[in-house]
Amino acid sequence: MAKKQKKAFREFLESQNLRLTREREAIIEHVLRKHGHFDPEELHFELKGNGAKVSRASIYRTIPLLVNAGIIEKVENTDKHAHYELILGRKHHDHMLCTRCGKVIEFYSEGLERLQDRLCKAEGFKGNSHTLEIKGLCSRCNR
Amino acid sequence: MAKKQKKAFREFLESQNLRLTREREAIIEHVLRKHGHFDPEELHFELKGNGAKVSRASIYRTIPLLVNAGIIEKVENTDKHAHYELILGRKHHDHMLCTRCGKVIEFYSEGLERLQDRLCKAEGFKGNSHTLEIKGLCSRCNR
DNA sequence: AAGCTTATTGAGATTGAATCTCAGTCTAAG
DNA sequence: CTTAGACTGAGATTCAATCTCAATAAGCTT
Ligand SMILES: [Mn+2]
Ligand SMILES: [Mn+2]
Ligand SMILES: [Zn+2]
Ligand SMILES: [Zn+2]
Repeated sequence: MAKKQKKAFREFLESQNLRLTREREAIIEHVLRKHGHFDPEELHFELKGNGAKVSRASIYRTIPLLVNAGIIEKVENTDKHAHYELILGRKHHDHMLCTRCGKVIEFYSEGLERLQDRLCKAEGFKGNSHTLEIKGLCSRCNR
Repeated sequence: MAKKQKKAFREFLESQNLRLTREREAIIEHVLRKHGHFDPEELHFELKGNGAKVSRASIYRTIPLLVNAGIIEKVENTDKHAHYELILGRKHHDHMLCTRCGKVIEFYSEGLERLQDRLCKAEGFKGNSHTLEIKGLCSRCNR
């Protein structure tokens, strides 16, 4: 199954005079197989396990490329290191984070998106991405 | 001028069996004098300039206390280090960040707050804080 | 005011994520 | 096939943040 994300990456690299190397290919393929949020070290560990030989440096160098290509996005940190998730081909969503058990709830609200557009317009601001994180207790933890 | 924030800090410390030291006092007083967002190193530098002798370690140790006391809050990072702002005694607000010039626009929307409450309720989630950051171009940068 | 318990401090060491260096390697265009 | 120059990996480096621990000081108690 030819992935549209790989195509997008290839085209992005081409547009920047960058090259699609074995390492970058291994990284994006691994990212596409993942579900949920991930971090660079996790990626490095798993890729080694897979037999792929990709250095930590290449992981850290490739992540910003995937971000700039619009394929992944940084998810703000509960932890102290960066977390990412696949976005190209997925529906946009925001997050609720349970501060007790760590559960992550993904949600989407059309009304929320429209309201943000209106608020931007009121400031003459041209928004082109946003992050909304709500912290609190999930349904299981809050009784 | 007696600051309600200092009172809150004193009470918080007391409730935790912690002590109000010269260093902690110098730090909160400096924070109360600041406008806008700040980071720990900036605080350290400015306090030294003021003649106060407060170590970097004490800055980093006091910040989480101020956060737990509800006096300051972390503002998510454009940079790679943490930024904070005073919240106790100020109206809650969210941020728009201009990715070109770095301008920070603070805004508040009652409707946005209510909508978030509704979304939390729909998930059985008890939200108790949130961060909304909209990235894009400010009115000056977007023409 | 003096004594005492224990939280706190500062200087410097340490951690850990992220970035950089650079000689050897590989991609992709011609 | 050749070649220019992008890319890689190992290890060094940076930098924010945290930790260590002996010396201090906060704030009770008498
Ligand atoms: Mn997500
Ligand atoms: Mn603010
Ligand atoms: Zn939970
Ligand atoms: Zn701007």
